[in-house]
Amino acid sequence: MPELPEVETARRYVHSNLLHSKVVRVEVLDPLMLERCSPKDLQDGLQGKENVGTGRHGKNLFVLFQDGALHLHLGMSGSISFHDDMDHHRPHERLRLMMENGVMILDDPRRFGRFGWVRSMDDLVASKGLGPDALSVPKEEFVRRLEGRKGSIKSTLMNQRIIAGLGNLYVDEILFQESLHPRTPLPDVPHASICGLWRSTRSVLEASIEVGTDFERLPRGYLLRQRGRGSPCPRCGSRLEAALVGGRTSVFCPECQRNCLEG
DNA sequence: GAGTATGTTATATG
DNA sequence: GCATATAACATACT
Repeated sequence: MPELPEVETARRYVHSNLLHSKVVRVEVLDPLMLERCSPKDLQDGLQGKENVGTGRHGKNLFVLFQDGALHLHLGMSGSISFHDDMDHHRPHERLRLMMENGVMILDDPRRFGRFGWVRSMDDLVASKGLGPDALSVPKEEFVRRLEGRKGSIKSTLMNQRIIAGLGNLYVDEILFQESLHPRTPLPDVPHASICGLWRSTRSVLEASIEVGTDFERLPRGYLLRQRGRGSPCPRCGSRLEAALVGGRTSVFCPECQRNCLEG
């Protein structure tokens, strides 16, 4: 469930359910997913504390308290749900926050997700060396952080230390919107296209958040509605192709995104 | 069994 | 430091 729009959707969901509610009890069901903290650290930070808000940076979600925050990363398959019935359970629950008004569950079949107690959002962002959040980064900074790079546009946009929040699916969408082949080296991307990438990054992320990350409800012309090799390109009808770029499967239109010199 | 999967990190190589 | 490739992590599904 987890690139920036999914995490932002989860944040809003957590915010509406947890705000001003107190933590009654914490159950760490999978200590392997704890990051740089013991179950006791987490319990001490959370027990009896009132939630004062939520935050997000890239794909990282934060549930805020007076003197620290619960940091959550959903990995590849993490999801969060809230239930009025404290006895509700999920098939792969890894963390349970028993609140006054119900229970928040982190469910994650693949266990690539992580959670822990941090002093602040800034601490976590600094310790991971994350770049600016993809949704709030100003155009000038976005451009500045890309220029001078030599790698492929796809690998660069997926690098969380350069820009935080974009993953495999949304980068494919953004590159499709800008008609750029995922393998295009940064030096071959015109300045105007870099500015276009910033605009598309915003519009794609915002569009997905707006439809609650339900790809079928995205506007026409979005690759994510039918992302699969062989599907028709929403713009020209050609069969979409897949290629490995930066170790990840990339879906693109061979007609609309043919600007890469090496093909 | 093989191949794939929305992510991150360590390691090796140039 | 930069860039690339690979494996590893742990699990589900086709």
